[in-house]
Amino acid sequence: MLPPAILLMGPTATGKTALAVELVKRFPCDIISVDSAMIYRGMDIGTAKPGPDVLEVAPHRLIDICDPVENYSAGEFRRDALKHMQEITAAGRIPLLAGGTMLYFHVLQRGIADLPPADLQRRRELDARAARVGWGALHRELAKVDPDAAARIHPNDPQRIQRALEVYDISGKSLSELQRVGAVEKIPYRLIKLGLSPPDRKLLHDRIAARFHAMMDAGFLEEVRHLSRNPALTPQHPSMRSVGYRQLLEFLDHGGSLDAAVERGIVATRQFAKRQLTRLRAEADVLWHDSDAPALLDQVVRVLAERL
RNA sequence: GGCCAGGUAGCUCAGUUGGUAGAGCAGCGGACUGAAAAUCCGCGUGUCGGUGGUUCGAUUCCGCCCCUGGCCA
Repeated sequence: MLPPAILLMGPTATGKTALAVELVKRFPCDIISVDSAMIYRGMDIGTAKPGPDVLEVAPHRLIDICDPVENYSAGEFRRDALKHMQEITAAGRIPLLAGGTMLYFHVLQRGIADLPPADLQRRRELDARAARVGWGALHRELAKVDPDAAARIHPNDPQRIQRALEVYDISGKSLSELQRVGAVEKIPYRLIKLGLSPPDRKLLHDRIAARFHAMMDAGFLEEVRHLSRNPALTPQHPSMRSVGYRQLLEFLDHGGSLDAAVERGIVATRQFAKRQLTRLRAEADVLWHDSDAPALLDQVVRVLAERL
């Protein structure tokens, strides 16, 4: 019998963290964060990271593990998460993976091919070439070395064209070929998948706006200003492309109206939540819960008690 | 009160020399393998402010009315 693990998934601003903290008080669980922005130290307010008081009672693994100038990846997440899951299970406890980075949940469950890691030097070269000849030309180039990848990557999608060419340059093998080899890798756990879903979109949008304003009141702009003082950190770093951080950094670098920047941040958060929901709907075997049900905690406790 | 400029999609606007209209943004749906809070793809019927008139036909031309902004009183 495989050991259990709980996956707690949901779009931003639906109370995942609060629920996880309550569950830790009631079950022998340890939390692993599944969040590509909370991994960064110093990015606290804008990521809605739990504070020290909360972390005291409900420690989160995989937060504050990177400096904002560093890059992290889905592959590293899978490796790190599995390691922590093993530790937790070995201690006789249950891993509770909570967060909103759906790609991380995806690769955790289905595995990920053994691909070469990102090569920043090579990416700079590809960017420079794209600036000269255009991504369309690089897409045609990709079609010669990896027709399958070229067929499924849109000519307007620079990030994926770049990645596919990078993999080919480094390994001499096509991305498609490497992905075929490293196919599905089963995860050695019995997964209990909880999905939090807002009852209607309007409510989610209202909550997103309210939370963004609360972040501003809590000093979000100061947090970004402080980060921006590091000359090594640029708007191109993945950390600074996060929702909210990107828009406030634009305001600090290029001026304009702060209200407008906040509004753009709220819009970006809504769009992010929509993408999360799209991925979540595609997940199989999810035990859905209304994120605003008054008895949400009781419901979830009951469901878990039956299955653990 | 007078003059001028406007009132077209949720917002900002374009347009129709008269044949009932389309962009950007927003929104919605989707894709997704080391940047994923990323990167992309798809989706456009709305009393064209109201009402009379001219016309085969008016959102378009004309009259009146309403609303908004500016200038003059």
